[in-house]
Amino acid sequence: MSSAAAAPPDPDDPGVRAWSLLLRAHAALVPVVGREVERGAHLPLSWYDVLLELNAAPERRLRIQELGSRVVLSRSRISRLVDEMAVEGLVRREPDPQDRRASFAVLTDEGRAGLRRAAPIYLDAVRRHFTEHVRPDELAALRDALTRVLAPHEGR
Amino acid sequence: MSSAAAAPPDPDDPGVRAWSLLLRAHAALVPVVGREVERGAHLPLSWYDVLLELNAAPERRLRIQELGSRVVLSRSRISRLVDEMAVEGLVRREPDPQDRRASFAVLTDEGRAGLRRAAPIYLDAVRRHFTEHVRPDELAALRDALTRVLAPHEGR
DNA sequence: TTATGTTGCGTGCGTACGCACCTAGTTGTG
DNA sequence: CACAACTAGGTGCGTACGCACGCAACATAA
Repeated sequence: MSSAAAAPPDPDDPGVRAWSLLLRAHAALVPVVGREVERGAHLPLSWYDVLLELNAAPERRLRIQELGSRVVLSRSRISRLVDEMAVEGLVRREPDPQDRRASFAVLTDEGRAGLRRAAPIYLDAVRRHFTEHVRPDELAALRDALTRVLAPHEGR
Repeated sequence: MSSAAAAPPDPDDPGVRAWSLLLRAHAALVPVVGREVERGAHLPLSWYDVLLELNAAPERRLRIQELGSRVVLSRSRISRLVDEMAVEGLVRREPDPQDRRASFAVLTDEGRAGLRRAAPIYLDAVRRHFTEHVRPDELAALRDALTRVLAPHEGR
């Protein structure tokens, strides 16, 4: 049980500072990377994430809900995203014969092609804006720490 | 060289994995912390950030533009945020006599009181969801690394 | 079978946000 | 002085997103 937090508000706590930096880094970097991907590969960053997850999935397909949780989007949002991407031919909706409520989002060949075009641009942007400034040991610490932070929230 | 894996991105690159984790951690944690603050202190997370920055500023006031860049929001957004908070009495707009285009956002006493009420809730949420899962040395690495990552974007 | 819940998705709607543009005040140049 | 160039801030508008709700398809009880 968390004991009484009778301690005074301490915004200079090292943990809070790290948290704050995480927020700022996210706010500063994501728009920049998104811009570069959109400019260079002509697709939104969220589309890229979807393509990436589908490509990594068995059979290159996922149920809508599962896809949403992997890219950390609401079901409503991912549902519309898949619609929009289907219009562009990057994914395809496919009904599940076993459960007729469900449907899969399936990566099309065109989707894979888009992913291949976008990947170098995305990776380059991430490298220049992020990885390049972080030492290998810091990267390892970051991965370990964030993995543990994330663990309690895996379910959605 | 197995069959598949033509050219898909390299998600096993340690840098990209760390970046991806950062995105996921942000996406997972921010809504949760925001909820807790809103529930416990009856104010949005973005309001809390504004109160915090103003409280830390000299004279407890900042020009709109400067405030926006500190909380990483666009000028349009911060302008409306200040309006909304002024309606609730947490901040006050004050013209700059030196430059009549500019205006300050000034923290009111009520604003400070709100901050004092919200701070323990916010800090507790950050601790339970973030700090608690990270070792001190990892926190330090995180702060150092993110500070360097952020540096090129300070001017926003 | 019918009745009762549960799950997987889709849709209407409100909110948060940034961009493009506009206005007023300030600074510089002749 | 006029008159352009620049700057702080506000506003109209489009977009991305989640929530609340609705609906059909499953699952289980009786």
